[in-house]
Amino acid sequence: MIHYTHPNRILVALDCIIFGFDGEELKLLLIKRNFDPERGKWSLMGGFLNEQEDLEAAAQRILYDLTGLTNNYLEQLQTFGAVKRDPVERTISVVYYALVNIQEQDINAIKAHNAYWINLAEKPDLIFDHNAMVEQALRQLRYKAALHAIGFELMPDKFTIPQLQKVYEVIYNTQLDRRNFSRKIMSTELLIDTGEKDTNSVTKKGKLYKLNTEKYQQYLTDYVSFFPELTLS
Amino acid sequence: MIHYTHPNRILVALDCIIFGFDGEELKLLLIKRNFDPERGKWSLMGGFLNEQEDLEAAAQRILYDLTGLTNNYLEQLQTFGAVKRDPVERTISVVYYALVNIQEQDINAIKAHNAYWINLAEKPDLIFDHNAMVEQALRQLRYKAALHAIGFELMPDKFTIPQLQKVYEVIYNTQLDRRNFSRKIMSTELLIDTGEKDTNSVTKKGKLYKLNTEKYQQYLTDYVSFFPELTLS
DNA sequence: CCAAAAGTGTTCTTGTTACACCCATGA
DNA sequence: TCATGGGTGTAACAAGAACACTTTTGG
Repeated sequence: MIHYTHPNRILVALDCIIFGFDGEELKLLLIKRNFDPERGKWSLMGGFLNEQEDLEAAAQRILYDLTGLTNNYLEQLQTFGAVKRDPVERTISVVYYALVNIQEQDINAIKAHNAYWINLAEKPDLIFDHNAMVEQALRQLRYKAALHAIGFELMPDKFTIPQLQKVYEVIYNTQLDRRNFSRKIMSTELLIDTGEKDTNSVTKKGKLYKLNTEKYQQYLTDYVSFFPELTLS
Repeated sequence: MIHYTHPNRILVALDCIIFGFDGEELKLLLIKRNFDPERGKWSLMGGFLNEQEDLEAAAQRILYDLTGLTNNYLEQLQTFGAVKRDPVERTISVVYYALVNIQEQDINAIKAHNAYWINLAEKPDLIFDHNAMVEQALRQLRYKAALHAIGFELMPDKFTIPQLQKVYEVIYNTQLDRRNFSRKIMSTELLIDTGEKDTNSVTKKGKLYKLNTEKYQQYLTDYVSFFPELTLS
């Protein structure tokens, strides 16, 4: 096999920022490390890129190993490559962020990795440059969610409009007007009425909707100013 | 020195998509390769990441080597990591895109690298996955320019409003209303009247403005819906 | 004095915001 | 029957789009 003469082959890691929503708070899936380095500290889920593995596939593998989930929203964020970012050895890290439906995760896989869902507001200090990674992922999530309909990725299969509203309120740390929100969402024709009602609610049971996946595909590629009322940081 | 036990160290390259504007067209700075592999074909400017070099610094080095420019708008786009993307050896490539002021480049440095400014509309076929890189960079440029005031990065130090309008028209491949454009730009208070006039113009000479760099810093971080009239792909 | 490009003002339309009332549910 | 949260409508307002006229310049 032919090789480039350039000598510097470098360790390539991947780290995943995994966002979830439990109906109340925006959460991060974090690892309480029971392995070296930095045993006992908190970190993102990560791994190394294998020789015969596409980058995207590696991110998917890491996400699957931890959550048992495939078919999530998974997007490359940025590559972090400061020389000293990993004190063990020079390593660059390609960072992905994922939006997952907490309901569908594999509890055992998560336990096996010593991982926990932590409220974003209560995020502990993370190792290396993982804090900066999370910060940037949140910025990107806010960016994306303002232009595309990705809030749905955090919802269960069937959900009410108030639940969806809560997602957006948590992402932007703000309050939205119930009536305007509802009208805007309905005007997109992204929701299909399932005819069912939310049985968990204590008071009036809201209508359960499901996503119009066909329309949704358009909205993912099309640019849509989803919430002009929101200001991005 | 301690090392991770993971065996797979990989070659890390960087590629730069360099956008410029000559007053008429959006252009790309491309290399007609007089070296292997793929000698004689067109490619982006690239290089390898050195052992003791931050990723961002490497991108800046590569841009400087080619254009003699520092202090440009330079942003990481995405990392491309398909196993077979480089036929010589498994290499992942961290891609940056830059917006440069064509007037200020170092002609000799560009000649030495056998590089040429090519109209985006006339882009030749590029090697490896460089076509996909350019495609994505253009998408990102459109994205960014709709939300932030980065059109200025492509302008010379002094410019007229119609010239600036042309930049946006070229980026989005569309026509804008002169009157609405002007009003919108002026309302941002991003421009300072230099008192001078454009002497190059054949007919009525437009006012030359310069950028209010202080205001501009705010607009770079703040979210501003710059051109709702434009639709992003 | 005419063609070509630059500069400015006004109306119309659309989308966003703010706000009020009614309905369903369980305690 | 009352407190809580869900569903729908309407009026006021701001922002964007469409459009017309005047000015400067060189030939």
